[in-house]
Amino acid sequence: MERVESPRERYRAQVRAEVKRHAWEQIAAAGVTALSLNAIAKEMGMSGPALYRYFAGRDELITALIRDAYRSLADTVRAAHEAGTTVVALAGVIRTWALSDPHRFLLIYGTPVPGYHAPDEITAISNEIFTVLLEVCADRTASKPKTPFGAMLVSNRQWASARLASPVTVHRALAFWTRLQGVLSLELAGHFASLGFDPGLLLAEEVGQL
Amino acid sequence: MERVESPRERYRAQVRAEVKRHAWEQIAAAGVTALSLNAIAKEMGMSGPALYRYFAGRDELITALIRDAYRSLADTVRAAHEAGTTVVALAGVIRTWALSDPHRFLLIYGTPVPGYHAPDEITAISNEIFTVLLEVCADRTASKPKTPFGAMLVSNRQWASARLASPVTVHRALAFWTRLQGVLSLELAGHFASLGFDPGLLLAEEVGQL
DNA sequence: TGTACATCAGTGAACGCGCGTTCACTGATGTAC
DNA sequence: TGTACATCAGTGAACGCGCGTTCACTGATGTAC
Repeated sequence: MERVESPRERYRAQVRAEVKRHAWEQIAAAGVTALSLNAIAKEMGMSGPALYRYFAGRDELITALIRDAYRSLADTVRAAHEAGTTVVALAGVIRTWALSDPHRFLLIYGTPVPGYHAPDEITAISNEIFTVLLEVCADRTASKPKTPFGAMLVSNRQWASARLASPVTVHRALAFWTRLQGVLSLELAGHFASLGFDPGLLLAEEVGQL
Repeated sequence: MERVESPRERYRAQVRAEVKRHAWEQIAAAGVTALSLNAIAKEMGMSGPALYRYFAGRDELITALIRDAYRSLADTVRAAHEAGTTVVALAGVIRTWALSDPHRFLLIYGTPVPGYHAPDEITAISNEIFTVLLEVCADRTASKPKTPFGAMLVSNRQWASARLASPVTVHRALAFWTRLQGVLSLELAGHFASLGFDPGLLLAEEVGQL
């Protein structure tokens, strides 16, 4: 009873992906608000209305982009955690993720898109990220587990959500999150440009003394 | 030889101010990118082209808004410093300033306006803010000066710029800035909404342990 | 104080542009017998 | 394997809208003699 993808479904998925690729290029070039279905269609060599076969409208496209961005960050963070990262290393991983595509980071953590309200699906991914963060902060003295059993324990820690975390762990996670956000958002917006120091070092110091 | 303002100049200044007021309202309603000269003109009961008497174009209006925002923050910060503030109190003052008009804060420290490059005049105000920050961080054990002479020393400290600040002071100022930015930008973007805690307390803790 | 002139705020029409979205339609692709 | 039918990707025209910006012009306000 395995779900078999029809050729048409496969094609739809490909086109949706291509639309999103062009959307990200456009966002990188001129910001989220400049995102235009017509312009994307033109770049893909098709007519404007054609895209309505793939996205209900501009808003659904934006939602898809935001979801993908969150998903990518959640996967990155989870992978680092499962590999037994430290807080400092995790901060570095997230910074690398952010620098590799600043607009993707800013779409999530920058100025909110006016009039846009995140659906539950997206809130869920956001919570997922925070949960991993709590685990890492509870974990902080642990390094990469050396036995298969230890690895299993780490990967089964998912149920240890905010509800179960101790206040000090929550506090540590919040401090981690806000310090990271502070360095990254100022760095990405170019506010450090004239100061001439390495934001990566500042970040490491900031999350190191948690 | 005092510069006397002619009635026409006074009128021009009033209209420019009114345009900016409507611009802020529009930004608050739908974001910077939705800022439209025509829409402002309509709200003021005049025709679109009329505004070109007061601003060279959309870009000059945005520049004016950004400059005003920086100016307001610089004045707020300087006033707090001259009243002998502590780092923690200063963070609270800035947070209050940001919450009183979130879009004004976001215009400066949020996602950069695509394609916009700040003129030198604005960079200067930004540096001015950082300089005060350095002074406050160097000052941190001092409270409000008790003698007129002490007050004079504090207000004459302006020359103590980044060049003269010690590395540890610079480090402290950067940590202050990034921690503040982290809490404020996440709070204003609504990312703390579901967590149910007071960001003001978190901020106080964060800058308190500098 | 009164008149002639210069300044300048604001108008209305116009230009060219791009947007999101709908609709009826064509033609290719896949499906069922 | 071949044919009849259903599905669906993509088109082109159209609607209504708002944008920034220019231009020639009117009429009120201030200025100089």
